[in-house]
This record gives sequence, structure tokens and C-alpha cells, in this order.
Amino acid sequence: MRKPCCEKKETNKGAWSKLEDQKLIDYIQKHGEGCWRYLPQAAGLLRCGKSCRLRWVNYLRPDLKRGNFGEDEEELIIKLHALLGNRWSLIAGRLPGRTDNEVKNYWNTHIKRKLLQKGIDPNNRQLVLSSISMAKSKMSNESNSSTVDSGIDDNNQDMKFASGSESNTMSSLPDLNLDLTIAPPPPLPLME
DNA sequence: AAGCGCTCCAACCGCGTTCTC
DNA sequence: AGAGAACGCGGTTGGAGCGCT
Repeated sequence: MRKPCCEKKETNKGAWSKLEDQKLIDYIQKHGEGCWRYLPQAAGLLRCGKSCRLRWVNYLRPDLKRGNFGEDEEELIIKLHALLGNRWSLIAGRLPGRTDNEVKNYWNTHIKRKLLQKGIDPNNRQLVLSSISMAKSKMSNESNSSTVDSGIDDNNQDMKFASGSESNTMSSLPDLNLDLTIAPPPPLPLME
């Protein structure tokens, strides 16, 4: 049988030091990802494999795009969340250079609040009670347009997401035209 | 300047799935 | 086939940083 993932004792927790980061980067550059079980010992780290994986995937990977999310990215997250729910890894997979943790954090701190401010329940994109009447008049004005890509602004677009009832949320979604076929991951940048 | 509350995000935790023996 | 470890994911938490009073 395999041994436990990591010895609970003798492992560091909390924030990573620069030295630990460098050790992890050096090791992965030499040996590549994988085998997280043995990586900490081999790399000279007092961390459990799980922690190393998380640090690498969410922070140290060279292909990560740090910094603020663009409007297009935000829009895509909202669309994908409407389609996939809280499948953050799937959503992140559609956003090059973004991690599931990053997307999840961004959703919880920015987008969720934005939608709530617009009177939209971020969980199912339904209107909350207080803004139903306002939205209804908006919707009636726009009932003839059926696609997202018709030059409408962000607010109106969000209202369209909110138009679904619990029973037909998916059918009321605009045609997202998202290619969700599984593609092989892009090759890792060549390492020295 | 100090205290407080809020925001943001890195990291941890727990659980389900996959893999290995 | 079944037990148990490894992996991957989503939810949650802790604390640093910031603004306000």
C-alpha cells in the first residue's frame, strides 16, 4: 500500500518563503511536474505534496497571467458560470493563464457583488425581488433581440442572463457559442 | 496615531474520484 | 475486487493591506 500523502509532523504551513518558492521552481524546471508525493523530499522542502502542487499551479507556473482581469475575461467568466456553475477548473481552462483559484476568488470578490448590485442572483442569474419590475420593463423593450453579440452594453447583457426562471434557466440563456470541446493542454514552456 | 471594519487573495481543509497494490 | 493512497477540485479561512473615523 502507498504511504500517506505527507507526514503531518515536520511540514511547514502558511505563507511560502522566497527560498521555498525557488526550491520548488528549480526542482520542477529540472524534473517537471508530477509525483507530488515525493517532490517535497526530493526538492528539500518541508511541505506536503498537496501544498507544493497548489503553490505551483496557482502561483509559480511560468505561464500564469498575473494581474487584473480584463472586461472580456470577466464577461467570459459570467457566461461560463451561467453554463457550468461552480466548475472553476473548467472555467479557468477557458481562460489562458488563469487558475481555478484565481477565477473563484475573482468571482466571489468582484463579479458576485457586481451582479448583486444589479439585482441579479449570482447563483442562478435570476433577478432578486426588488429589481424585478425595473428589469421587466427593460426586458420588454429588448424582447426582440436574441443574441448577446448584437452591440448591447454590459448591463443589458446581464439582465438577459437574469431572465431565466428556475425551470428554464438554460433554455433562456443567450446563444453563447462556446466551443467547450476538451482540448489537450497547451505545451508547457520549455524549461532550461 | 490608533482602532476598527472591510476587501482581497494565498493557502488550507475536506471530500469525491482515480489510481495502485 | 477491494482497500487505501494520491490527486484534483470546490469551499472556506486567515491575515495582510487599505481606507475611514
